[in-house]
Amino acid sequence: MRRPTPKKRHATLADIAASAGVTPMTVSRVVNGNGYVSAETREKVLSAVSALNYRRNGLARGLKRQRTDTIGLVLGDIANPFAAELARAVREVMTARGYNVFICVSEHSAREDIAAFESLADHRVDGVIVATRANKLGNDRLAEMIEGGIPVVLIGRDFRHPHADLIAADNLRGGYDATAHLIALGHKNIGFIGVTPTSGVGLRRYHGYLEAMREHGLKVDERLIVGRADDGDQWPGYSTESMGYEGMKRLLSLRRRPTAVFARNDFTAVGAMSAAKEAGLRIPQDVALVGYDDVPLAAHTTPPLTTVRQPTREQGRIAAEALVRRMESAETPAREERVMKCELVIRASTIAG
Amino acid sequence: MRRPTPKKRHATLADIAASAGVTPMTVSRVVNGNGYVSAETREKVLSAVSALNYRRNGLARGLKRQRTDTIGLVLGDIANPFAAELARAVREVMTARGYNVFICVSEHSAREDIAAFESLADHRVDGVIVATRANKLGNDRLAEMIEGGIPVVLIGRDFRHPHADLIAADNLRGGYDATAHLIALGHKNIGFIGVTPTSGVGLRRYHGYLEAMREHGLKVDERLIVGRADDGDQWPGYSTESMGYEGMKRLLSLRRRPTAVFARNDFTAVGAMSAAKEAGLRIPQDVALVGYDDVPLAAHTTPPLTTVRQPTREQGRIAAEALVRRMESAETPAREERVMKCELVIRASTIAG
DNA sequence: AACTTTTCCGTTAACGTTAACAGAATCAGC
DNA sequence: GCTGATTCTGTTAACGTTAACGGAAAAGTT
Repeated sequence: MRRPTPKKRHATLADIAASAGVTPMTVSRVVNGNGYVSAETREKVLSAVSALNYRRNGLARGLKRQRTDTIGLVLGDIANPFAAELARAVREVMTARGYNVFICVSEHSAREDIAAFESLADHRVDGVIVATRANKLGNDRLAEMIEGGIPVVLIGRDFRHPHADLIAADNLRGGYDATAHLIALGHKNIGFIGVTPTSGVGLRRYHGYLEAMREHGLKVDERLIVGRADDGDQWPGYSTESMGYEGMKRLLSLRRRPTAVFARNDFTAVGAMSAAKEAGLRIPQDVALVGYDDVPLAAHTTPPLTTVRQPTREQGRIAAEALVRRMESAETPAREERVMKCELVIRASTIAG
Repeated sequence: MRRPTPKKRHATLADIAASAGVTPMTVSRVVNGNGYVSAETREKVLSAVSALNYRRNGLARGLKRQRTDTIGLVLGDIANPFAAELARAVREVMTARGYNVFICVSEHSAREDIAAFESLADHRVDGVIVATRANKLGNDRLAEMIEGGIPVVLIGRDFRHPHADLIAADNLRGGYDATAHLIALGHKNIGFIGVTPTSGVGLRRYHGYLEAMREHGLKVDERLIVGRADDGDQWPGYSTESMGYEGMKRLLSLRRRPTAVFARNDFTAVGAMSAAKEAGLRIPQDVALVGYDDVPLAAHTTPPLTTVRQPTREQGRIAAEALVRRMESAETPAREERVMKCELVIRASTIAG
């Protein structure tokens, strides 16, 4: 793999300086708009800049300034509307503060998670927001980074570190509320689709389900709980429709089949809905269905999906602001942990309209 | 906005060198695994590296090597399954070749488009893949970058440059096929949801629709064409469900309402489907519906959605490979333009099962 | 033993930028 | 005209890395 040097060398400050008859320092002042430069000189420099198509070298600049005005955002899955909304909120705050945002995607793989951290660390970003699922190796690497002095804020990652803030939605409570809603409607036989052995939001939601069942004196039937055992290193999150579809089929094949199902997220719920309809069942009369996330689609399924909304924008915004605080304050700020409330959104998939 | 220097200085090659009793150059050799180093020395260096938690400085390294082993991917909209799949394919190729991928999101805004280009150019990425909609300002900036020598490959962006490759799906033909399918089923009164005044994939699909209508001797009724006039600078693509919903409502309120509708993408189609059902119409008996993209969801709507599949993975892969070629070949390679075939996927939203 | 090749490690000089300092010219105030 | 502030520009020295080169020791070859 021979990689030749670029065909055209970029113009440098020195080139501009020579062309405008000044020193590189003066050009630097013009380009960055600081320090004193006479109008006449500025004019000369600017015309040289555009004549030579000059772009400052961020590497050299970052090296010298010990700062890149760039942050990294690590996402597990780019197709997820939650991730997208998060990214949007983070970008909004960061752009306003003068930072660029580079996104790295781990595809829910521990190896890629680490690769993303290292790549961002190598590029000396000023801070990192991590929104991927926790995993042992990644956590270790993350701890090293944090201890190495890189400001880090976590979103919904089940990992605590004294020098990293943690923003999360209350998935436990959300799962509880969703299940309690079904219980309140008289359901006793409630299925859950989408357990994962690893930690993560799915697990929390599942625990909320368990807690609600237990607290209301309902016994949990293990056969009503389906998921994916082989949640190994890879699993594209956005194709969870098929998990919901397969899971629901399994549930419907049981002798004592559930009258209500809680799916770990909306796409899973959509897949489940599809399977239920295929089996000729009416929703919610024959089987009630609750999802999670309130993706835009949820309001447009048939019937519209009852779901749990988490404050995505706010999580992104708060995380971004926490990161800015960490990056810009002289002394290390106190650790912040925020758990955001989720809101049950009741639609026709649980209560016939 | 005071931004203090980092609290902890990172260890440098010199630190490691001092600690291991060698020169920085030797440490560099160990870290990068090139050149000759004795096993004993390597050992000493490596233990110093892990003791001091050393990470090489990518800025300095990039500056010196004139290469960053990193490429940029500019996406318009991160929530779009198409974009996600594209990103995945690009990443796969690039990771295998030893490159990192940084993603920038423009949110379909010309300003952010340019900001992404400049940010990537500043960071001296080795190449850029651009998958955002064309726009005048962005195109100009892009042309400057290309002429400045940065390897660029475009995906589905309606912009041609002698030194940038272009990979695209045949959206014109896809739109034609979708419409012709409806015409073959006997529909004459066919609506279109999702025109945009700007160029882009939507426009191509629309032109395909027009062409099919014209070629089959059907006259185009302007009232059957709905979209969003104010497609200004911002518009989150993934919320197009509501565009489909509103659009369909408008179409259904017409005196002579369409018996079939072609929506510019699947999410728009889902919104339209929702509106049709709400109005008590059966799909496809009362109104047939075609989408575009074949997102995973499309197979799970009720009824499943007829749609046009574009070879997303292949576009990503081919673009990535074209970029690698541009980056690694000594002489500038000939321009490549690839138009990929789309495939009509017929489901129950046009033909009752 | 003489010669070549391979192994090992150090020296030097950038890569392109900016912080810090300094010097000179201009301007304001009295 | 003197003093002090302000405006403008230049000089120097890093930031942390590696390519290129060189020298010397060790290993292999005739």
